[in-house]
Amino acid sequence: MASVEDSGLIWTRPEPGTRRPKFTRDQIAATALAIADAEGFAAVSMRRIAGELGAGTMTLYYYVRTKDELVALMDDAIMAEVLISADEFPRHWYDALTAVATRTWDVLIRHPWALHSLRNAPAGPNAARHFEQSLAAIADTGLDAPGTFALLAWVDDYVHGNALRSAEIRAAGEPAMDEQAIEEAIRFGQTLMATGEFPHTAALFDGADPRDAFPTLLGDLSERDRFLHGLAVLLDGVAHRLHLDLPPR
Amino acid sequence: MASVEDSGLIWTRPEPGTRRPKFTRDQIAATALAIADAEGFAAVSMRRIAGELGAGTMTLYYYVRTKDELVALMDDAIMAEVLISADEFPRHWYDALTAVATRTWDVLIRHPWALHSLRNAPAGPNAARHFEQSLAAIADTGLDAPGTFALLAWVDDYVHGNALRSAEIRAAGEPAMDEQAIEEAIRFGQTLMATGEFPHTAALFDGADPRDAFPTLLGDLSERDRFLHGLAVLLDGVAHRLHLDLPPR
DNA sequence: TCTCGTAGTCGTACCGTGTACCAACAACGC
DNA sequence: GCGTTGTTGGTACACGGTACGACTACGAGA
Repeated sequence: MASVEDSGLIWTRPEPGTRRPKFTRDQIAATALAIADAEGFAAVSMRRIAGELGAGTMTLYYYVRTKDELVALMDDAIMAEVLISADEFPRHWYDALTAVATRTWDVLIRHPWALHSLRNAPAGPNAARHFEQSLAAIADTGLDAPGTFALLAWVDDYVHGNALRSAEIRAAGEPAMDEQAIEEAIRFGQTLMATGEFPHTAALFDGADPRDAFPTLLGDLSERDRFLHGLAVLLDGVAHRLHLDLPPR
Repeated sequence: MASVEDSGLIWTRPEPGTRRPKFTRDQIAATALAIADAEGFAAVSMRRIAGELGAGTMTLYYYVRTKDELVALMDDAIMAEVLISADEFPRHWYDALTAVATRTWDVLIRHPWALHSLRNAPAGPNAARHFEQSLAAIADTGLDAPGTFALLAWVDDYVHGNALRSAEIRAAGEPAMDEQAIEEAIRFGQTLMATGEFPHTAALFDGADPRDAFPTLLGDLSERDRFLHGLAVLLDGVAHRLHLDLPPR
C-alpha cells in the first residue's frame, strides 16, 4: 500500500535508480563561503552551515571528515576564482606575471578573511592550476628552476603581504571599530607624541588630525593602484637583477 | 588572637604597607608568550595561562579586560624584540632599511605563530617605536610623506609575506605532518601530473621525488638568504624608480 | 582595638565550538 | 518479504571565553 508520503506527483518524487545524497560538497562549500563573505570567517561553524542548509549538524560529516577538510574545500573554491582564462593571458612575462598577481590580489581583497583563515589549508587542484599558470606566465624568461621558483616566491610574498594589509585597512573602515574606539586610539597616539620620543612620526603627521592626514599620506591613490605601483617597482628590480627585458611600451 | 596562618616568620609574611597584586601584566604576557613559543598559539588559553601561573582563571581578568587585550600585550612584547639599538643603526637608508626589515623577519621567524595570531592586535607603544625607527631609517632619502609611506609599505608587505610563507615551510618540516600524510600528498600530486594538465610543473620537478627536488629548487640557499635576496631585488627597484642612490660598496 | 571599605582572587555557571558515537530511516538487491 | 548499506541527525563531551558574585585580607578611620 502506498503511504501518504508516496502519493505526490512525479515532480515531487525523486527519480529512482539514483540514490543521491541530499547535498554536494560544492553546495556546502558555497554556503560556507557565503557566510564568510557576509559575516566573516568566525561565523562559519558546522552548526551554522547546517542550519543554513536545513540539515542536521552531523549530516555535514558525511560529506567531510573534519572542519579542516571543509576549509580546504573553501580554499579550492577561492583558488578557482584566481585562475585566468587562456584568452586573457598576455604574452610577455612582465605582463603575464602582473596579470596573475593582480587577479590574485583582487580575489584576496574580495574575500578579506581568506588569507587569514585559509592559511593552513592544504593545496587542492585549483591551487595546482594557479601554480601552473604562474609557471606558464614566466616561461619565456628562460630562467632555470631555482630562478623561476625564487621569482614566483618574491612576487607571491609581496602580493600576500600587501593583500593582508589592504584587507586590514578595509576592515578598519568598517563599523568594526566604533567612533569612540577611534577617538581613544587617537588620544593614545597624541600621548605618545607628547613624549617627544617620536620626532619623525610627528613630522610625518605634522600636527594634522590622523583621520584627515591618511588620504594625503596614501598619495590619494586607491589601494589597488598602490598595490600595482609596488608590484611594478618589484618587477623593475627583478628585470634589472636577473637581466630580463621589459615589455615594449 | 593570631591564627595559625599568621604564625610564620617575618620572611614568610609579605611586607606591610604595600598591598601589591600577585602578578603583573608583563609576567602574564611573558607566560603567554612562552606557551605560544613552545606549543603554538592555540595552546594559549586563559585557563592554561592561569594554571601555569598558579592562579585561578578569573584572576587574569583583574589585569586584563578581555583575551584580546592579553593578545595586545603579547604583540607589544614581540614588537619590543624588533626594536634596533641606536648603535647598530647604519647610516645609509639602504642599509638601515635592510637592518630594520631583517630584524623584523628574524623575530617573525622566531615566533612563527605571531604573524598569524597577532594580526588583529591594535598597535601599542613598541609598534609605534618600530614605526619611528622605520621612518628614521629612510629619513636621508628626502622622500616626501606619501613617498615615505609607500616605500615602508612595500618593504613591510614583502617582509610579512615572506615571513608568513617561511614560517609555513618551517612548520611543514615539523612532525605536524606525519609521514603518511606526506605520502598521500605526493600521490595526489602525481595523480594531477598524470592528467597532462600541468606541463610546466612537471618540467620543473622533472620526475624527481618532490622531497629530494625541493633543496635544488630553493637554490640550496637558507630561508634567510632567500629573504635577503628578494629584499635586495625590491630595494634595487626602489632605488631605480625613486632615483635614490645605492650605498658605496 | 574594632570595624568597614575595597583591592584582589577565584569558584561556578553559561553559552558556543568541533566532533565521537549511535539510533533511525530509506532505498536498493535479492 | 528480507537484510544491506547509504544517509541523516540527536545527544553528549571536552574545551573555549567570560559574566556574576562570593570570599579573603589588607589599610584606614574611629
